[in-house]
Amino acid sequence: MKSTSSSSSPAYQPLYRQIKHLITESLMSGEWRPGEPIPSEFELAQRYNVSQGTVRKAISELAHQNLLVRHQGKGTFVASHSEERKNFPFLRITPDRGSLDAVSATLIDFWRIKLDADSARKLAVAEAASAYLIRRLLAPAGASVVYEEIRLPATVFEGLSAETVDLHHCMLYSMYESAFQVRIVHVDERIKAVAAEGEIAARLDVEEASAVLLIDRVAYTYGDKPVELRRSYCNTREHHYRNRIV
Amino acid sequence: MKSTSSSSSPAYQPLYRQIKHLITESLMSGEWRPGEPIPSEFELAQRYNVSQGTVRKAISELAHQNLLVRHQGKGTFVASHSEERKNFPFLRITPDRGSLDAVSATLIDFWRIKLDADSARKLAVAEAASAYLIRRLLAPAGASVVYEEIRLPATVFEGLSAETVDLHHCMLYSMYESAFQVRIVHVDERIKAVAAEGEIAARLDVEEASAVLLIDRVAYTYGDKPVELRRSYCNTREHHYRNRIV
DNA sequence: GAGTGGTCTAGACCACTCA
DNA sequence: GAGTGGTCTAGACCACTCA
Repeated sequence: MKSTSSSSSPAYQPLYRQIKHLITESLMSGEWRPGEPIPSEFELAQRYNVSQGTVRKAISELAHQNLLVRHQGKGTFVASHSEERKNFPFLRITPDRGSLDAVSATLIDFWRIKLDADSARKLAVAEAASAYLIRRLLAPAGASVVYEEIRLPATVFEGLSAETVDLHHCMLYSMYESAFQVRIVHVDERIKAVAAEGEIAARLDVEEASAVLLIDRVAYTYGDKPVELRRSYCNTREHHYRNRIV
Repeated sequence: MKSTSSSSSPAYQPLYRQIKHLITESLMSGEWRPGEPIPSEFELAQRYNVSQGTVRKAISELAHQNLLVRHQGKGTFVASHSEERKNFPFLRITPDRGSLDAVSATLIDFWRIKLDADSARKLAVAEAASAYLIRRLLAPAGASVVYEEIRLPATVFEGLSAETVDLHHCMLYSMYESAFQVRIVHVDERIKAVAAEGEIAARLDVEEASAVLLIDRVAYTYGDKPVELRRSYCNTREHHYRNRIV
């Protein structure tokens, strides 16, 4: 591969970014699947006809974005939610005291629906497109803390069943990978405080009009493609949302 | 500098991390101040007697942590909040529609206090240590959206006055740098939904017992030293807290 | 044109894993 | 011991800034 180092090029990209893009394409195509090793740096250098250092730089950026995981002496692996059981990077709700251990999830119901205009827009699909709606409760240490509604476009998750959802309870993102080859790579959230009303108050076992946390999430897979909408209501009496900003 | 590449060393650190530590020490000591350039990679390589590549790797990590900012062709600079006017990485409250432009801050009052036990513990100072308490309102586009109480240990911010706080309104972190040589490098937050009561409801112009967002922040300077406590109450009727998780 | 950071290479050697 | 990623070097050249 030759570096296209022309300063007049409208979209000049250094070599390592071109390599990064090629690796990402292989991840998207499923050539290497979550949890599996990718070829060694030496092999990739040969394949792309660049130096090992250039491959390293591409892999470093992908590892930084949590798309790849490197293990010295073993190899480089495609990041997988099933191997992140311990950290739960996308679950920010934490007990005020102690730590989060066993989280039990209870499926409330499961529907095939037509998306409303707003949801369709956020998922970048046609209005009234078909989708699955999951409603469920998360209960760390027994108490109902989170009630959530999850919308999944049918084009991506065709064939999803209540049984599949129920089986994987709190490990949904790991199920997306294994059953649908959909890896969630980042999420955007909007957080508000709202008054719990009706069913939500009942589900969270709080008084009508109590203050609860509302988290509106859009989850994206490779290539910034939105594939999940999630609205969570959280009882923050004994839990909080933790965040670190650097 | 020689690499101490002994596998039996209890705390083996690669060369570039040792360099990173030396650079951090210079930042802490104030040898290079926020906004100022640090020596070029070539000069630092000579100073530490390592290759330019090793210095680059150390600087890259520091740039990634937002402690340094690199500008191709110009040099490497100590990160400064006053040069981040545009992004406000630590201000996560955003209007639901449109973007945040002018934020006006109104000082409510300013006190010299003795820290309660909990605050003293979070700031890692002795109980009843002296501190400043700032209470103020933030009003993007006129409406009062955030009421906050800020606690600053007197040992670090000795001589702070209401006038200084008032002058710098919403750019407090930039004032910490210029007036006290304290650069905030990261913050930890705990977020809850609570009912607004009494003064808080009045200040935010919401009904008693309305749901508001509570953000408890600890802000740290170099070396993970806590130097600010901030409790913010936010009216999220037309604003939200935005977050991206990768 | 001089000086800065940014990319890329080739090669040496270290640290770790696994058979 | 073979294979992996991790570190470090020296050197070439590119891209950008500023006088």
